[in-house]
Amino acid sequence: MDIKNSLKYIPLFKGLFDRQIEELSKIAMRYSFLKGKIIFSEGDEADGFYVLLSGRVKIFKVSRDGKEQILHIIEAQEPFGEVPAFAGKRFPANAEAIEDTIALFFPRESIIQLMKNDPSIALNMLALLSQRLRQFTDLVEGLSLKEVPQRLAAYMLLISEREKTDNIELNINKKQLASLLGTIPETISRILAKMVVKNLIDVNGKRIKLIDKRALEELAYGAKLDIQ
Amino acid sequence: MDIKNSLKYIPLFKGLFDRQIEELSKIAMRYSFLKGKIIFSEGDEADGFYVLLSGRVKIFKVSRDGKEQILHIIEAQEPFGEVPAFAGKRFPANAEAIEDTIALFFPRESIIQLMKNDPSIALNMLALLSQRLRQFTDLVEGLSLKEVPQRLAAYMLLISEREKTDNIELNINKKQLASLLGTIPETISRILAKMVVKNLIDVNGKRIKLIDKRALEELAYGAKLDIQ
DNA sequence: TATTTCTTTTGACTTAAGTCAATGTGTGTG
DNA sequence: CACACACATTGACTTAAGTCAAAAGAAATA
Repeated sequence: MDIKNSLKYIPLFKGLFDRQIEELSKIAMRYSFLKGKIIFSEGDEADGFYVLLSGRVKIFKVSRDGKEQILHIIEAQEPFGEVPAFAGKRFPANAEAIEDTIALFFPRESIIQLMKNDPSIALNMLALLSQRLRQFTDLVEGLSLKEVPQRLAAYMLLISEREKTDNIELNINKKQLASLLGTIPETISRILAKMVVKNLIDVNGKRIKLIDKRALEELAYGAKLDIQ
Repeated sequence: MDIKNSLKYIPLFKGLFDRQIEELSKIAMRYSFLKGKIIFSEGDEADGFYVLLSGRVKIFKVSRDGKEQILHIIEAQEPFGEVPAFAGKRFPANAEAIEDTIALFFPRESIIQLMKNDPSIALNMLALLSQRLRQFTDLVEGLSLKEVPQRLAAYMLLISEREKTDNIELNINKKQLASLLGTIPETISRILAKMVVKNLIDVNGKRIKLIDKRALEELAYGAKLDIQ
């Protein structure tokens, strides 16, 4: 259980001295969550935040009739649930492990104390929250100003860029993908089918080959899928 | 031109010593923007952020065909344009003065230096960014999981709470309100008319009297406007 | 391998809200 | 005061995407 070693390579803790990492490793609490486990719910009181060591976590909102909107999918090394550590005191959304997950929990007070002694972690956290704000900006833009085909094209291009390949593999199922893009699985199916017909992509189960990236970029930027 | 005195009461700078306020007042640059003036555009490089002294500023995204989504309306004392100061280096959205406006500009480097000396401003900024994340969470929820009548009800209740009166006054026009709620003015008109018919509200130009708050809350929470 | 269960796809239909156009209501300027 | 311009409302129509239901595939369990 070498917490210290895991901490060393977490971007949030970049620039800290070994001494501080040592200290952090002492206050961190290690939790395991099985796939499907709710980690926290909207409205829960929080007295700290998490850093994901392994697995994946979705942060999401639910409507009264059960529809889900994913705000963020947290990958290893990223912190999550940090909002109430700095403002308000309750989580603004829900978190669920979508894979078997291990996470560290840091109590609010310890981190703030650490920030008071060494501002580098505060600056790292500011960078992280700013990054999140930027992502939200794109999410809002997508939901409000773009249609589903445009959001889907943007998503595929994002994955393609991140994985540095035109042969992407969806690491989430269609239900989650739909929830991430603010739509429903049926709509995703229909649009992918249409994109195949138009020779923009080729689909093979969870693998999608981006054929006409030029057209996909046009689409992601705001062109219509249907003109022809 | 007493910048020092204005700085003293800005929440972001709470907890600073007079000496530091003094210093800040020296590095701040004062700008005036007439109503309608673009302050910055998405993609512009930024080397600092603003604090609004007077007037109001809208932060917004625009789609290729010109539709606008307001992300935030900045009121006096609030900072804005702070994302690129901490991550990335370009503004993720546009800012426009919607009233004659005075703002201070703080260069990135000076603020970071200040944070390194005194973490309290970093903690204030963390609180602020967290607050913004929380607001985005609600915006995304509204756009994705709620229908326009529900968003509108929530908005009216928010104003009513903020102003502590059931007799609210819209301080933005319908076009901006629509853009804030992710819809268009026509839809706002129609829904307000429907709410009047159902005796939820009473409209008188820019003044709206909330008659049936119970029903509005139900609606804001997710009930349907049309069941009857 | 069979069987159950979950996921995805397809089709027919509905609906909220957008578009476009015309009309009405204010508001500010010369 | 009148004119012009911006803002707001209303009506008729269109449309993207949601709902519901059924079938087909894939994956997990026995």
